[in-house]
Amino acid sequence: MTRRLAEVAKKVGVSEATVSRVLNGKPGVSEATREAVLTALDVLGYERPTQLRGDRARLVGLVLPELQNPIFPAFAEVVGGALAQQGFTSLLCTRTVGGVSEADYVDLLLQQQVSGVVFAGGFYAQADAPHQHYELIQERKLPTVLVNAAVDHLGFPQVSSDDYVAAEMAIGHLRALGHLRIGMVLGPRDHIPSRRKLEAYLAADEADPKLVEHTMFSLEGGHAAATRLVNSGVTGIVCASDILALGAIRAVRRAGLSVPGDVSVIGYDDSAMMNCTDPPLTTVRQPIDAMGRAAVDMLVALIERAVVPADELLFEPELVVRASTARARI
Amino acid sequence: MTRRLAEVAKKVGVSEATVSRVLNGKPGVSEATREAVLTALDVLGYERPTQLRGDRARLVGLVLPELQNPIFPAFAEVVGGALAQQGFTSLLCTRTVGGVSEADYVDLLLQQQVSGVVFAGGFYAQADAPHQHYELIQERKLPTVLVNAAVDHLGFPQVSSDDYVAAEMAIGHLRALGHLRIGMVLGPRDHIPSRRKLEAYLAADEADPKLVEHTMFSLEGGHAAATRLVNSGVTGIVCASDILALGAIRAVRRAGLSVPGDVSVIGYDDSAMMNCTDPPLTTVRQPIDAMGRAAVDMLVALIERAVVPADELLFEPELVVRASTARARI
DNA sequence: CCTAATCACGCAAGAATTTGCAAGCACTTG
DNA sequence: CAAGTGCTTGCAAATTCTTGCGTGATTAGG
Repeated sequence: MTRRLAEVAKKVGVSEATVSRVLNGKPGVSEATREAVLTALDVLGYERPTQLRGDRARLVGLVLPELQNPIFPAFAEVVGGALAQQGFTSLLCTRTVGGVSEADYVDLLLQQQVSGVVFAGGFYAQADAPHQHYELIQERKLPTVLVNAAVDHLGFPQVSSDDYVAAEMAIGHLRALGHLRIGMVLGPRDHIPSRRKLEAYLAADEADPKLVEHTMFSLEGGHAAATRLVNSGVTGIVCASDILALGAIRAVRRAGLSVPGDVSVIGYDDSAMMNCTDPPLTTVRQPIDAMGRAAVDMLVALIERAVVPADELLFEPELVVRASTARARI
Repeated sequence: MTRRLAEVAKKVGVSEATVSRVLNGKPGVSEATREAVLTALDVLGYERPTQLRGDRARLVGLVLPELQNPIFPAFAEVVGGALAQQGFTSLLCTRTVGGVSEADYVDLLLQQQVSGVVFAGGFYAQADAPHQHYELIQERKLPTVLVNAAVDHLGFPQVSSDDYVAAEMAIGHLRALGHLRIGMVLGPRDHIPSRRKLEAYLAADEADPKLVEHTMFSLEGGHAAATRLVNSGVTGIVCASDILALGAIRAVRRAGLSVPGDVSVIGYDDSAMMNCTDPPLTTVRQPIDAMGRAAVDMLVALIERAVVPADELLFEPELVVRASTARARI
């Protein structure tokens, strides 16, 4: 009696196979039969199994590492808006210093019976960070989408901007301006997007591994790293975030040089207000709008049990030339 | 016979194992069975343990209007951190265009059985906005703290920065620099903090009601309002947010004038990166760190049933002089 | 009227999910 | 600290769903 398909099948007088095909919109069922099955489905109150259970449904977790870098609030707005349009409510979770960890948030979200989770800039992007909590998610089969490069042994669908191309663009721009000693300020060594950017750097002609600095994603980190680069005599600095770039600009000035007169600086993200900075920052824009939408689309598809390939959707970044880069001094 | 699992299992006709899995939200239980178990739980009068009910809470909602203005993410970090230190987890809720409203979030938070709510920049600050959802909160006696000036018929404790003093400081600074025609760009007319700033303005000697503009809190709003003021020949503009100020700077430049050469501009908030703008923005800092902590302290006190006076805790803002203000041209 | 093409459908293999058993863990009690 | 109680969990069995393939029916063409 609990054989749901069988029950419906009997009621309509068809085989389970046919009911299954109707349920999955498969071809090979006549219109008349389809109707009949659909009606019986309604009559018997059969509901397709779905992730959307109970009243706790329609909640989606959005896990971000911080809010200092304006790219994350911006991303939160895009994702929140897109989710709202699809009838979902987003719960924003941010790691805080000495506070709640990513794993804690995962517990919380599981407990709140969320329908899905979007991670951006999480531990999955760092090779040496703990990853057990992702396994927990997989175990529970909770629909999940990751934003920007993850370590590869996790089987979640991903939406990323193409770090390799982004770095190529930045380096290419500086080379076109005649820069020969180009330095790079990246995030931590185990940070996958930074690794990808590094690859692009090392593939370039002017590459010099000694001109690559790894640091925290903070203004101060950028400052410190850029100071070392300036001392090594670079004339161009490619940074892995806009915040790092602002730190780099400060470092260049602290060294008594000017941006872009003596040293050109390129950021990454194109977060808000980078056109109001001094100088307006040349940067590589992540198409966060498109990415956020794509992530939400994928997530909703997952929630509705559609099959989504667990691979990476790569978005093309865009070079935004403002005034922090200029022709190299000879 | 306190074997809850066994009893429930028997009632539903499943094994203890299955009941256990339902109770822990584990996967591998069909929706129908889950439902049945949950119902039996209710029928037998058992508390649905911790997950969907009860004290599991230690959850606090933080409701913000937007994330575009960096002051809000910054505030979220402060409050989130302070809450984490006290063992609470914060749920960040942001209104999104065409998406979830403040009232929706209140429903959600009530449903999630949060221990308390912190509102910042919400509808309570606008006289003409709907306020019914606050009544709902009061009815449920849910501990709540409001940040920055509210309409006064709501009886919640508040933590605010002193808008009157802030405006006085800004105006005083411009007067000291010799400015005689000072304009003001404020938020909507029904926005209480803006009204308080307006009061301070009207009390000043140079006050001219025709030089007060009301607008949306956006760069574009600031731009439009400031354009009108520049056309009226002001030499100083006091803005009600840093974003408005950036818009104002853009407007001054669009008019072919310079900041601070021809027109001085003062912001409000001192949000992140305002020292990286061109020119670095003179602004009045809200002590968000202290305010956030105070709000959390009050909230925690409320949650622990302490008596907290339902009045307004005023914080003194601080003038941060950078380079967007200068001596007036004679 | 026969042959071929097409389509709907069921059979049954097999994929996936659900469930109970029983071992094991955590905690309490004598 | 052993025994007991109540809950959790790994695993295999049972159940339920999906899908490739073949059958039969219906129709079109010859």
